[in-house]
Amino acid sequence: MSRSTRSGTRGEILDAAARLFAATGFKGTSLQDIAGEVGCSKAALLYHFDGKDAILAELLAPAVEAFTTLDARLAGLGDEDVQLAAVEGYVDLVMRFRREVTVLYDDIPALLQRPAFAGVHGMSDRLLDALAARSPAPAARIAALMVLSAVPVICMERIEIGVRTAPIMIGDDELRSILTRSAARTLDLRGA
Amino acid sequence: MSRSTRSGTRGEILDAAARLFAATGFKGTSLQDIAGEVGCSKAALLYHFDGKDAILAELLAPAVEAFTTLDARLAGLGDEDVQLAAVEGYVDLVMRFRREVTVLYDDIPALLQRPAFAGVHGMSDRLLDALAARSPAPAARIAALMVLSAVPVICMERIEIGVRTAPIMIGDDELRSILTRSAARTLDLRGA
DNA sequence: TCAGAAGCTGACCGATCGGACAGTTCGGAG
DNA sequence: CTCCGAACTGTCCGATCGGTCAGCTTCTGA
Repeated sequence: MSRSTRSGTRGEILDAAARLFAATGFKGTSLQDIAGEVGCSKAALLYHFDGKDAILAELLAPAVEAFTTLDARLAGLGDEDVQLAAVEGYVDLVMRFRREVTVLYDDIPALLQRPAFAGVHGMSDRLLDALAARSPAPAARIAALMVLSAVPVICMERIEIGVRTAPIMIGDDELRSILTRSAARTLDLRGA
Repeated sequence: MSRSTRSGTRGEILDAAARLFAATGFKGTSLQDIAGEVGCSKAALLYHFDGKDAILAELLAPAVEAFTTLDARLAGLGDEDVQLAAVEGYVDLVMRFRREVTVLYDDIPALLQRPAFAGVHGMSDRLLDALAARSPAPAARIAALMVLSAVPVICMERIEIGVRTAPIMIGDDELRSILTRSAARTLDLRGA
């Protein structure tokens, strides 16, 4: 379960796939690429996994699980507390699963259609609602959407936006703090 | 040059391509798809255009030109005025070229490598700089990156984020106003 | 009337992809 | 020693893609 150097060929496949998916995207990585990185045949991948999708599902499973946990926690909060908790929980989630988020961002619509991510749509909807403090006002929902879309981009391991700016070299704690405060400003959230 | 119903087969191809690229992405749209929509053969597309890339380049050319204009205007402003002008100019740019932005978002890294978009990287870098009020502080740059990445998502014709929320039904003027104010809050920009 | 250009078609090509499958290697249990 | 199953390979398949090409129609101007 450690981030790098899993044991056995199966583990090596997962490691290589995680690296390549994050670097060149899910669609942009072929089974041949992974096999080449591992040093085995493409058929070996399909011996250990039911297919390319199965590799992806196993890689993203921990992130989906953590998202589910956050979803459950937010569900138990009242409208007053839910917004701040959503901001902090979301920033934390994305930062903890940077690599997974990077992979997911490659092609969200197609990826989320897979059965392994059946519940993600609903959870995303509820998270958006929480970020908007469960307000139906357009201004609140747009600000929530902005936060929802901006946070992953900042944390991604690969720059998807057109900018080629030098990576911002700061520690995770400072990044988390800046992200949380910026998101709170976007949402016009008091007391953050 | 009108958004819909260009004249002639060549115009129909551009219209169909614009619709399909926005709906299913550049990579997700095959020449066969476009030909089917137009009602001609795939070879006819390649008679009118040098290739799939050429269709894309022609579709995005007006947006690139408008971006170039914005870039030039921002270059003439001092550090005090540039941030607000960047916010308003960027929001305006993205809203005016929603469809083009939607297409571009499909695969920014690969798309921007094409010669037709040679200058976009530099312009994006300078826009980011302007949004950060040309400050090197990490907090300013992160907030600028958040704005840069969030605004297009809100305006896109196709929802790329996981949420399946009902589209926010408001007029363009209100959307522009909300976007500008939200972005200003994110950037901690006074007097917007 | 006729040559030639414009517009377009169907057939085809090579590359790449995910995946299927039969066969091979090899270590350990009986 | 035998055998069996896990691990793995090389090869092939069908589908899809962007793109090429020879040739067919249709319109036009000298």
